[in-house]
Amino acid sequence: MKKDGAKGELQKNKILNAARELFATKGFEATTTREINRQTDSAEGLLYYYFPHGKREILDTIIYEGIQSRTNAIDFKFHSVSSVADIEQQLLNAFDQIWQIFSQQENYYSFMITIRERALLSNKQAKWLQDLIKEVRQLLIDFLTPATEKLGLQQDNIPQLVDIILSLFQSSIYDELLINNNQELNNQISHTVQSQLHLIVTSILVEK
Amino acid sequence: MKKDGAKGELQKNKILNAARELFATKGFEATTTREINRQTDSAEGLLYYYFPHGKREILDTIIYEGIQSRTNAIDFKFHSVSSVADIEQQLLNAFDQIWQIFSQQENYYSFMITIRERALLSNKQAKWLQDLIKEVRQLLIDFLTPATEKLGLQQDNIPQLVDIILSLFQSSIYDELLINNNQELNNQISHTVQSQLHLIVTSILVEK
DNA sequence: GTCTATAATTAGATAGAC
DNA sequence: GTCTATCTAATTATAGAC
Repeated sequence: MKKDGAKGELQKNKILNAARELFATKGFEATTTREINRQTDSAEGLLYYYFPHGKREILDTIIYEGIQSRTNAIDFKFHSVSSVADIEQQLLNAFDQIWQIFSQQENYYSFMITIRERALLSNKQAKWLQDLIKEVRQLLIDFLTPATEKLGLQQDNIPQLVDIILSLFQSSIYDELLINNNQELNNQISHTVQSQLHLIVTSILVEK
Repeated sequence: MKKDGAKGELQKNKILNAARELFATKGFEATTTREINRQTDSAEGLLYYYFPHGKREILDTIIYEGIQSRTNAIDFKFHSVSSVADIEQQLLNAFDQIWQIFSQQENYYSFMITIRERALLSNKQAKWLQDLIKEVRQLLIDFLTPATEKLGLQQDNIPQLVDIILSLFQSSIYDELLINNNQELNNQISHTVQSQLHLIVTSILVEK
């Protein structure tokens, strides 16, 4: 009868947490199992008790749990649209939620690992990553589509508008995390995206 | 009198080319010097004749040459603006140039390495990366600024518009290279960016 | 400039006591 | 479930012949 004892789960998480930080900051290959053991104050053999397949199994677990965590955190709670200003506000809230997700250290780490070790991912793992982005995209499309008539926009243009908005979101985060290597998301950037979104929404959407 | 003999340069480039491909596809740490030697059909010791400081020196050279190459390739040749349609066309040409740069395998490899091994970069190397993006941004600002009056746009809004346009460019490339892990840039994506740019430019800019 | 051979170190992983 | 001790293989790097 396999039951996750509290003690075992604790140690397993200690290993995962240490590995997540090390993989994110130094990279998967550059991190040694010895370093993980040192950081968890545990002996050489113990790691293989919890992860019989070694380092790669730890990576896989981090990738999986990271996607799970980020997916579960997405919960936009859109309500039906009234005005252009209302649309803008709801899109801002959505961006804020994404921003909050990446501001959490565990999510930040697992995202960085997923991108950085992208070449190591199995097809299945890569699909998780792509599906998460697709899901966000679809949620935004479903949110905007009912309002098409009011907004002087062709139904066909909605995906296009959504892609533009997503580009703003993505670029701001990628720039900050991948190019500037900042672990802490800067509020200034969030404001920049807000004003970009304002310009886009008020220019493209026209209340009728 | 140190003079780069043709033979020496050849071998040095063979090493750099092999390492560039391996670092980009497997990662820096995961690539062994043995593998580089095998791929260049040369013996164990030779690598250290050309790169006395070993693997890290090879990485630094690739990073440096990559930034140089991508920087030199940026040459937008904007001419002064007449109409909104003209602006759109010139921006499209700029995007096309960026697209072409990333379509070249060497540039693609060095870019992937630079992003993937971002955490290993020195401050100086990181600054090169940031400055390249800033330079592109500034070129676009300088291109659009003279046309401000004609376009019903505040001078202050130009950087904002440029950032939006750059987000479209960046996202399309990052998505393709980092998320989807495609080595070949897909023309479909280029068309998507074109139509996004069209929507943005025609919505935000108004001829007077 | 290029080679062979090898030193020195460190990596991931395992065996087996407690 | 956690520990110590250690194996095996691979890694970077060097010495020195040609």
